[in-house]
Amino acid sequence: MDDLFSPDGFDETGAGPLYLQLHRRIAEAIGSGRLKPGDSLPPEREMAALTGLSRVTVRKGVEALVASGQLVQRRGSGTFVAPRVERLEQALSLLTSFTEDMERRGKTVESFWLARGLHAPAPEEVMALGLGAGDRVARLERVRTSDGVPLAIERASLPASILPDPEAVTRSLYAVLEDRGLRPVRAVQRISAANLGQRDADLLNVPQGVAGLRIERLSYLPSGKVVEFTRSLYRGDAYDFAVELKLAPETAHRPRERIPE
Amino acid sequence: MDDLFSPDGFDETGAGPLYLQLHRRIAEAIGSGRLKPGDSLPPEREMAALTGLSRVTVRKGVEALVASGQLVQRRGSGTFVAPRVERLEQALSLLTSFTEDMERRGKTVESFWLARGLHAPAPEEVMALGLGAGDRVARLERVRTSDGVPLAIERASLPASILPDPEAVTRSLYAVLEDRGLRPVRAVQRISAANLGQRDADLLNVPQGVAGLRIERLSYLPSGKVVEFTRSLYRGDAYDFAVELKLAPETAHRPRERIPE
DNA sequence: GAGTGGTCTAGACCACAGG
DNA sequence: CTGTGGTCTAGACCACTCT
Repeated sequence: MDDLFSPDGFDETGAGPLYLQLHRRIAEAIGSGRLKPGDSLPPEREMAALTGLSRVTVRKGVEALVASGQLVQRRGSGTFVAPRVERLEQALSLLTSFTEDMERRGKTVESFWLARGLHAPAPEEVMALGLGAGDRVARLERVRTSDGVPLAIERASLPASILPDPEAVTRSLYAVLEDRGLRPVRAVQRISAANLGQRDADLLNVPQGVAGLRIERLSYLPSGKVVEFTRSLYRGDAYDFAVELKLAPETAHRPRERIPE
Repeated sequence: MDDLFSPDGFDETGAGPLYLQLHRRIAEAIGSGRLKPGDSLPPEREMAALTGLSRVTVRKGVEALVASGQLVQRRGSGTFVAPRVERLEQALSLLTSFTEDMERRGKTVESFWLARGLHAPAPEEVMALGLGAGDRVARLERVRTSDGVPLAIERASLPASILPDPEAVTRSLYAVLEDRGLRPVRAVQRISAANLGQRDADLLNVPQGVAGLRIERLSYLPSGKVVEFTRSLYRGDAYDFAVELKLAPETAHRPRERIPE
């Protein structure tokens, strides 16, 4: 059974550093189903004794698996194979809100507010929202959870003229905007990937360094006025964005808008 | 000048672990412009001596900055602030190929072939492409570079009936398909984020663990037949996908197609 | 209190880059 | 050759969990 951590087979020349060999063994055990979600690994000191490696080397071998979310470490408790996270899928071709999107799937949605209020705008907000001198900005910052699992951090900025009372937003921002007759009809998004920093990783309950989807969105009213500038971070291991593409028309292409950094 | 690595200010209670304090100092120096792209940091042993920390702790402090691409380490040479990578932007709403997309921007495009040939299909290829027993599959695997910088790994699978001679593809796959009258008109993509493994990171010339954009694409002929199943990995720090969204029609929504894992 | 992961140290050897 | 990062060790203390 425990040939997984047997000292045999380590350091055969050409197999690379010891910590990578250990990493490979564990990764393959997870991939093959030999280690199942929820299973615990031996304590680090025991893995070190079993393999004949030092504890530091064992930690380094485990490190990348924790960073990529395949293992979970709990201080005082142990190291465990991570539970499978159901991957959600969001259609990008439609302009919907997180709340609407999840409810359509029968998921519960909760938000945990990090901040909500009126502030003096940051330079990038002035740029993105086209604010004038003296204009104020409404900021909504929250963690979105679905069925209790934190899925995304959402940081929205709106001109105070659009949302004078941010405290009134309790659930869906878009529902509030709709009530005021200010629902956006068009948006431009930019999607990229980034390693999560300590703070954001903590908020999403994943280890630092895990890959996240970063999305910046600018939403527009029919008039062309900017309604919101939102920066979101989604858990990369729990979210898929789906897009349907169509053949490009052979004719012109208009320049794309840029969202300031 | 070198208060950056002065021992003062370390370990003031409440400031967290020493390696995080060092991490923070360096990150702020990069953020504020005090350390500019191309600048070198002192050798690890010197940083250790200057700060009064051990070399292991210094390495741990630097580690996350290397993983996120802000620093670059070269064995035998030193540790450097990473050059700024220009961020490219791709419009997602149109169905274009990498080659066409880059040329429209005036970038040079090169490909480095990793593999190209006919094979017996893997189970996921059978599923995605709707193959029958005995059908073979054409595989194209390459690294895409733009102006000499590796930007993406592309792994495309097509039914042999669509592309009987994969060796004939030298530049744009879509150009070859077009010549054969088999250009796809529709595609479904799924976008997610993942930490790059050692192999893929090496191919893209970034450190292991960096966040990458993972894209799976299924392309269709007008007849509905699947033309290609492509899995791509883009450098998360060098690529933006841009999407334009429109208001969802109030009416029905059709179920989205799923691409098998 | 016993056991876990989290941090930290001092010292060692190796592989590689560059003069 | 010297200096760099890459790996590895043995041992220590701390903070937390679990019982």
